[in-house]
Amino acid sequence: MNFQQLRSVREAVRCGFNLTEVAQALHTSQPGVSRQIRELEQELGIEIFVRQGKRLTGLTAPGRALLPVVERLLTEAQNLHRIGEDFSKGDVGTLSIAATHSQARYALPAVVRDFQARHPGVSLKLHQGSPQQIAQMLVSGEADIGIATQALAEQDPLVALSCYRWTHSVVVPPEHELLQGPLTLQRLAAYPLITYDVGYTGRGTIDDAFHRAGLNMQLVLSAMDADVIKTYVGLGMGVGIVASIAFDEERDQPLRAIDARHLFAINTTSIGLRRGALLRAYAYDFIQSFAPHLKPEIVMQAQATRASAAEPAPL
Amino acid sequence: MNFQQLRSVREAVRCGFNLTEVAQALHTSQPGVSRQIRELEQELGIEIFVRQGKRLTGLTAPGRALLPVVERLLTEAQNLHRIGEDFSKGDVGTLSIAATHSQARYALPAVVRDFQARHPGVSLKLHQGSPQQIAQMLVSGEADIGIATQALAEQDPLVALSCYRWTHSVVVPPEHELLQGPLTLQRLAAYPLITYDVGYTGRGTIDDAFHRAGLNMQLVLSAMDADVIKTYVGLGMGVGIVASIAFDEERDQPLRAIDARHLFAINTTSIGLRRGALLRAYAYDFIQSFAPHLKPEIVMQAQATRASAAEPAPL
DNA sequence: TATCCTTACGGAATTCGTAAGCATG
DNA sequence: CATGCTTACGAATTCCGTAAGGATA
Repeated sequence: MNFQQLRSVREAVRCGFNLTEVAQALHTSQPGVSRQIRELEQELGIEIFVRQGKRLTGLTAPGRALLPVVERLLTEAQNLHRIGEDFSKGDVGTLSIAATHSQARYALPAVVRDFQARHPGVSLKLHQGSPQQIAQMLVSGEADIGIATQALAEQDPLVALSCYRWTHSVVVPPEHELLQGPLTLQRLAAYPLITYDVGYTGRGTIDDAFHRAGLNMQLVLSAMDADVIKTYVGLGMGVGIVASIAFDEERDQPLRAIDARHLFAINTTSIGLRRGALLRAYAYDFIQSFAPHLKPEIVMQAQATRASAAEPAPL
Repeated sequence: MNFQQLRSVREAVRCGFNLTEVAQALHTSQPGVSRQIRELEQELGIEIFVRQGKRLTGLTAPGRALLPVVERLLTEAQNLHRIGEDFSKGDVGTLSIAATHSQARYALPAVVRDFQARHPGVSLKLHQGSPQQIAQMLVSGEADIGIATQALAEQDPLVALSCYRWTHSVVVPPEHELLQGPLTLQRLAAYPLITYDVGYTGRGTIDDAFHRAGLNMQLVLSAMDADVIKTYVGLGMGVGIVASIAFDEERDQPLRAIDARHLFAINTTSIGLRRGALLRAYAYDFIQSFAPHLKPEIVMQAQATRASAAEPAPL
């Protein structure tokens, strides 16, 4: 048994059982991959993949039992390298962060600037994507740290750790009628609305609030980020609903914001990590700088827990 | 990186950093082992072992951080083979159980008999030893399942699961004075006593009880097992204190037993397992047959937890 | 017929054990 | 001076990629 065999198996699952694709991903030849898999199957005395004729089409029962162990083996192998780098390279390396636009634009800049000052040798890679894409990047190992408001705890191999809570604000042009008197869902529903796309930045809690109040939203435009939303509010196309953190009185002149925390449920921004995947020391420092209560030991402890669903019992 | 390198590192620690011994244990040449270790160190960019001149004398800081990961890798590799065997061999294989004499002699026979009937293809190996030896056999992988009343949860790599509770009985020759009137520690202390060796079968709770009552035991003989104890009680050398389960009214004629559950603390017999080490399906069946409340999923869940002491933080 | 996996084969790289060298207690 | 690790070297094995073969949608 060797790691190349394990990599072949993992990649075969990820590539939808197309060994040609696996070979490209692993920078090797297709017959090589085929061999690796067959040799592992032979050594273990089982068939890992279902074969229809010569094509692989899925995992067998033994294969399903095997897969989580294979994933753990490869994760631990990477952990060894991470430990090696932590001691040999110290504060030099790469940190890959995947975040939604909201986080990257409003929550991260201060943290990133401080981090760069403390760890000048670390090259930061900031990826942007939907919460689903972020989760996918974590699972595949493309990203070390994911930051989003939802969907990070939905996959078994991931853990989510709560960082901070926030609420929405309503954004309107200056001297808008909504600036007079108390803000209610009823009044809001009377205007054309501009807010986040479904799946982004607490859009769920907005929909929920209107739905529960029995009101229909007149959504004229939805966008992935607050900057776009504010731009169209500035054009007079409607009333915006954005994360409070995304509005700055000075920068966003001449728009005005109205606190809407009483209208929509509180949102929680979380950090997502891969279970069992040790991070470089500076990554734990980054996390603590983003959420001071997440001390390295606490984060490691959370990562060390295994998904609650027990491994499928063999046989 | 390959598994032979990892095995060399693990074995080097186990063999007290003597690579000659490691080579014997791994059935290979000494220069081979030396090379494996140096190549791994080179790949990871760190020194794993402290070298005084040419000799290895201990682990470096990176080595200490590495070791638990190496152990997990080798455990998971074995898990792969176990899964393979579970599917390919089914109910054929080996089960290695380490137990104290008390367990092997009194608690296990019925379970073992039933197990053999249910799994005729499984070759059972029953090892006997002190709780410390049992723990050691579990850690080294010599034994799959350990059964003892103490010391199984004292090592990080092990989990202990409570199986059943039991108390002691006092064993006396027929028509002994202690058979008259209520049994008390005070009365017991007046006789020469015969019981288990320190570290065996609840001896601790016996010492505790006398100590707390401010009484001195007149210990004339201590032994590892109840059979020896009962033999000397039969010779009139003293009064015996044994686990209640170890006395059978018929078999142990003409001796008499007096229930002593009110004198000594309750003992708990536990099963000990290696964390993260998947067992063959029949092993989980054995456990459930020994302790019906320990269903396979519960046992697996317990094994999946990692030792509470977090990994030493790198750097 | 195009895609995709397997088999076959030959060259290259790796691996491993033996033998010799050298430092240390 | 015996023990224990390293270096050197040559043989054997393993590994891997190319090329050809065959099955399936």
